[in-house]
Amino acid sequence: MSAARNPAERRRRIVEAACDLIPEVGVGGLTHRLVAARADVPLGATTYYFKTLGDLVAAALEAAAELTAEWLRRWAGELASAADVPATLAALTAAYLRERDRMVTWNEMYAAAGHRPELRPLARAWNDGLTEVLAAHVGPEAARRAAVFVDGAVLHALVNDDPLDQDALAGALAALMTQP
Amino acid sequence: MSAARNPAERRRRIVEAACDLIPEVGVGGLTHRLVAARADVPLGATTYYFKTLGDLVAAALEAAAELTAEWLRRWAGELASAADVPATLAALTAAYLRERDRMVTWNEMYAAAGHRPELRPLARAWNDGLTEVLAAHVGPEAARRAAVFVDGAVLHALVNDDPLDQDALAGALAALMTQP
Amino acid sequence: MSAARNPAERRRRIVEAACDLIPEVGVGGLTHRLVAARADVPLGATTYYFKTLGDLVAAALEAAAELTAEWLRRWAGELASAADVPATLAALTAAYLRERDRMVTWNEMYAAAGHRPELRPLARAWNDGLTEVLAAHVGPEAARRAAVFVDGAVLHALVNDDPLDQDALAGALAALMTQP
Amino acid sequence: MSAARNPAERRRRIVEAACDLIPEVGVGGLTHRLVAARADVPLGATTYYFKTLGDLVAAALEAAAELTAEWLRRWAGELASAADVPATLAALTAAYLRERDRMVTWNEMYAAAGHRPELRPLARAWNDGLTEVLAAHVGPEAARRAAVFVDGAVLHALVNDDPLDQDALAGALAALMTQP
DNA sequence: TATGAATGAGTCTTCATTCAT
DNA sequence: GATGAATGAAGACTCATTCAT
Repeated sequence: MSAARNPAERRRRIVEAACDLIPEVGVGGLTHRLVAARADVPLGATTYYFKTLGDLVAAALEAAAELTAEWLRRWAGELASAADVPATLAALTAAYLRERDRMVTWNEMYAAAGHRPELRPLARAWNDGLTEVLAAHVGPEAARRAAVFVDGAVLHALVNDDPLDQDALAGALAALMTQP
Repeated sequence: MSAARNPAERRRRIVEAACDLIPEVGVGGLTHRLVAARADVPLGATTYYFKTLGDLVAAALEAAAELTAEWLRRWAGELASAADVPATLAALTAAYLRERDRMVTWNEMYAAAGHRPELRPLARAWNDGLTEVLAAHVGPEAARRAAVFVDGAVLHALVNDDPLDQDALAGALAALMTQP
Repeated sequence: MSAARNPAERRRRIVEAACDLIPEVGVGGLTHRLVAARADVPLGATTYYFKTLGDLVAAALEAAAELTAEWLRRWAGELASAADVPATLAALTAAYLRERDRMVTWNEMYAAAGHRPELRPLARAWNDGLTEVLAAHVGPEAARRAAVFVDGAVLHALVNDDPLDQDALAGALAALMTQP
Repeated sequence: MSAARNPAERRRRIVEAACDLIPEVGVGGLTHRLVAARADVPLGATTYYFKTLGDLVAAALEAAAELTAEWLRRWAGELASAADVPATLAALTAAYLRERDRMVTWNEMYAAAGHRPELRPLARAWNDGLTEVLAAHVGPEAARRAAVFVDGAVLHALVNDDPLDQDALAGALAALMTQP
């Protein structure tokens, strides 16, 4: 299971290292050297597995999106068995707002997509996914509104020491999801 | 009024050039050389007026925040004379969602603040300012909710070809601002 | 006859690919990767069949020299049955001056020999061979003069859009081959 | 007159170093590092004065062409006062055939022009210049023939230990320049 | 035998920053 | 005060070559 002579594992480790680094240094701060050091592979390995740094960045963002997909599955599960959907979503969101690394990563994703159009589909994954999950409980418009609000709350939490608390979230989400 | 032999004007031109460049190349893409070329000043001028590149970036982001302050004053004016506050806010927001450069700049601001804590107060300017403006019309909680939603809509527009339209915005904002 | 599992054929394909590439990228532009891709063989094959890149280059230049040998045989045949040797040589040369790839390859050969003395015998093949062919018709001194002139004409054609035309060549070659 | 803080001199030294290196390592062997070391300037200086390596190479080849222009002026002088033009040209050529570095440099020039069309005008300088010089003494056709022959002799000398001797050159050049 | 993986040296290039003028 | 020159560190990327399999 070691990384040496195990291409898939090696590649995975490089991507994982890049992913880990994004919240620390940002997408723009990623360098071959930094990733290689974090992944504990030789410098040459990063260019062997990824033709360009852009490719490596894209792979890292894809991995981040994939992690988010798992995240979404958990949210879907919780909401499926929820008595009060907006309240449950508020609780889940409140927990999310305390995961600084994840929030920073997603903001980096949005910023990267702002400059590299080919990343936009990737950057849509989270919000579209959440909208879809919510649409199982409320109409598509209400679902979109709520998902958009969640992202706004993330942006707010990113630069405020006191993010919106669960009550505030619940109030807003209930308003957005209840209205026709 | 020429830039030569006019320190204040020169400095202003450099900052303006940096500001202009942010939507094009991102905060991470700013370099002394690039800014100097755009501002049409000698390379030395950029380091003469700003001790480090970080200082120049900060000045550019401050300028962006200042532009936003003007923006906010306009929104305050429009809302002061509005019959229907949520609808007017929706109209203003819909217009904002078509200003790609401005949105990209703000997202760069959030991303930068995610990595450089000293920029967080600056990054709060827009959302806090908008909250304050709205608080003149609805309670502070509703104002915050609405402002947060607007930022979520910006994020959405950044990566979607079809941003939320004015009706969708109006519906959501009305829900958020009407509920107690 | 396929290349797989047929060492000789595989080697031949590699050399041929390298030879093809010389006019395109120059001797200095040859790389294992480039040759492997062009020959459609795995990267490892190029180092398996040739200990070093220099060996591969040498093999490619040898192949180019061998192609030239065929070329020379044709010229010998044409001249053997020629009524007017200088005029026939002029016609053959004029045709050569339109074969850009071949000229570039030979110039690369000369340039390579300028830096790698071990290649000099190879680089002499063309001119010595031509001299020998011509010596069957005129004396050795005249043969050498004519061969030297032909190479000068190639160099001229390499950097001029209008190479020497057949009449000019015929005049010069007649003068060189007729004089004692 | 030191190179420090003397841009023109600095640039000159870099170009001169590059020029010196061409016969040793070939145009393809030039690197920023090599040139910087030979010129005894920091690595950064080579890229400061020449945006790309290609620019540096071009500057070096231009310098080589300029040296050749001086060379040509000398030949023009010698021929102007010559009793026997072909014999004098043969003597000058024989001397040239012993200047290995110069010959290698010119062959590199031709090879480089073979791959970089923008260098072709530069590569024509020598032969066109010589043709012009000779045209003052014989007709333009004879002048071109003779110049072409000289270049052929250079190519021959490049890969033969025994270049054409002065007598052989004189015979050939007389034949070429005497015929109408 | 054959080959994909691996890597370390080396390439061009960019750039923040310093500093002499 | 102002600026062009200067440079060393660092970055992305390429590649010959080695080697485990």
